[in-house]
Amino acid sequence: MKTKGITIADVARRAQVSQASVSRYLNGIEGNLSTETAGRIQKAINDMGYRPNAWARSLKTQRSGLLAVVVPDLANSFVPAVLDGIEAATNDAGFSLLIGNSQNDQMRESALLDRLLQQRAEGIILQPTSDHVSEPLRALVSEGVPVVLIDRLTHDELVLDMVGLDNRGAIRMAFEHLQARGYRQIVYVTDPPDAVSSRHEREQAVLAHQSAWGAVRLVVRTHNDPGALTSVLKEAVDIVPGGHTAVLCSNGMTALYALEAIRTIGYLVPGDLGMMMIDDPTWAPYVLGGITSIAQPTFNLGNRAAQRLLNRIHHTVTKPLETRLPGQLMIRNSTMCPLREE
Amino acid sequence: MKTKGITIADVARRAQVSQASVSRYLNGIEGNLSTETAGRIQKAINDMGYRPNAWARSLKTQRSGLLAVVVPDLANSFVPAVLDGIEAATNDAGFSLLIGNSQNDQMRESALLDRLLQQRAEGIILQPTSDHVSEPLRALVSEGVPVVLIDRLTHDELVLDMVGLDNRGAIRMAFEHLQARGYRQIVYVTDPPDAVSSRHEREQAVLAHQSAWGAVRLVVRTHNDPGALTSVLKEAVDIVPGGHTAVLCSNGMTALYALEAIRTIGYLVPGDLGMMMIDDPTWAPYVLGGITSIAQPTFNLGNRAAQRLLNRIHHTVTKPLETRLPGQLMIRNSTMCPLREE
DNA sequence: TTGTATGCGTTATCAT
DNA sequence: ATGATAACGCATACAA
Repeated sequence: MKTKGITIADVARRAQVSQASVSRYLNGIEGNLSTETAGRIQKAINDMGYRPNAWARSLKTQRSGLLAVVVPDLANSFVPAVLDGIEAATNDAGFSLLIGNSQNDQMRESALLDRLLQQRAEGIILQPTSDHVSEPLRALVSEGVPVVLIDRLTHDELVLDMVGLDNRGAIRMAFEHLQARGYRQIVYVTDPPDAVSSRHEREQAVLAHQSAWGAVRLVVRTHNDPGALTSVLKEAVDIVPGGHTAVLCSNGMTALYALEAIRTIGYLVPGDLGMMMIDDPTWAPYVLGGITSIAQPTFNLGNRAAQRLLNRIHHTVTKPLETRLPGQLMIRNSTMCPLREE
Repeated sequence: MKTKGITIADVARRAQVSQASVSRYLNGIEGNLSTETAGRIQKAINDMGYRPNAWARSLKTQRSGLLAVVVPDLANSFVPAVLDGIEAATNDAGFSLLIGNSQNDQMRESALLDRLLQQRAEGIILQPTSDHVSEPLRALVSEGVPVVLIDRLTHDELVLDMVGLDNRGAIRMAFEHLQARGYRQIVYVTDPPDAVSSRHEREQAVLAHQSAWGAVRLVVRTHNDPGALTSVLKEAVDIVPGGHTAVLCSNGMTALYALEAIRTIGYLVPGDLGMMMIDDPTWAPYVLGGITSIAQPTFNLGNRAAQRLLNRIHHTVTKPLETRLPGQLMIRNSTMCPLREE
């Protein structure tokens, strides 16, 4: 009912050759096909609209040509950007991409991993919902399925390949820029750290600068209370006024949260307040006359992760590798501190 | 090397039963398993970490549990939003999702379709790069593979299921809103229509209003010349000043293009110029104090498309259906026409 | 250069 | 209620 069930046997019969020859032709095997029969086979294939059956092939070869990607939130703009890099690398290598959305739910993530493994994906790229290693993930790894983490690490004893942003470096770049611009107080807005390693790393890096700055505040974004930030912001600007206070946002979502707060209060940026964010979504240049940001190398990030995975699949690589890619400072209007205008 | 090759036979041996029983257990077949043996089988499965092999199963059942989605641009925010809706529907139905990025290239699209079909996807959701029906697509449809189009139609004789925005309605909503707000001239910014049906529909709808308005201009977005729009804008505002001219953008990308032009000129929105767009990306509320938009029901769009596809797969449905979902007007600051302030 | 025959891991038919 | 066993469509070792 699906494909009309044209098999290699049908083609063979039509072309007056054996199944083996057809198979050889399909796989382009070396010193074998006489141009004459090759032609007959090709013709038969065209005539009948034959399409090889990947299942049967996989059953023999133990190779599925499938790779899986599991992410916690498809809607987060970071994800499609990374996916783009993954797709570019895997497609060229002849793999197809299975995708799963864990919706930030560890149970769902486990179920997905399981399902994708039944499909016999040859490897998995995972942006884990949490640094806690779920049982299915552990099992899967011990079965020898190649796994590459993106953006986030798992802790515990399980060390895997990982490629992500150099978070400490990114935060350092941000602080250096803000300092050079004359800012004297930072309000850092982050998502609830939960058990997400990248959030922790960024937060830790921020705290590391606290001693040098003296004036760094942390605010955790909350969905139900958009006003939580406004009071902190007002208080901070009261203490260090003159536009010498800056909000630093941990990512695009928290930046939108901060924008909301800023609009509510009615602050002008950069007049009353500076603003900056990690991550560089498409809209960054257009809001507030341009928001300064640390861009993540999203495409490369995905590309490198995919390459790493392909290596593991093909050459059965050595030790797990942690690859950290640098962010890139995009200077825009939102951090034009009033007193240091140029 | 991949999965350690634990088969149903291994489980059967371990549980002291036949392969058939294990298979029956796995598929939860009705009047068969004695609780006693069921227990033994379950135990064996756990002990050995057995995972069914989807290939072999598919080979027998002729069902892969795979669905494919092919889109022209993963990075376009519309796509992940729709994907979200697709994922939600298909996952619940026990399908896994294969994804392909055609990168706006019809050749690549064809290659992808072919590859995904070799993987024996049971159905395809396609946002076509063009309304021209490629040969592989035609072949695939005539083979009986269910296809549901999203966002765009194919013309020609090939009529397929489609779910997309009611573009005419969306444009009408936009014009009605703009008129009610007191705008007297519209500059419509669109992507090059190429052979994309949704772009055509929107453009046609805009032109349909031209006679009633008298003052509607079309501008096509160009990558290499961001200045093309600025001159049109200046000229338009010269003719109909006082903030009574509005830019209407065909989507998020053209909106960013327009924002660039507006910034270059230095117009204030809505003081000097109104602005509005089709599509409602996350940043819409935050740019220019909020950009009025017609939001697409992205999640529903994906969800409906997926449901339609599942119907076709299961119940071998009737005629192709064209489903048009209404947009939703999001009124914000950018269309607060000066003279009609409230 | 080409053909024959076996098995990949399951499901399903037919026995028992 | 359970066990043998024949396909499913293909790749490959072995023959010819």
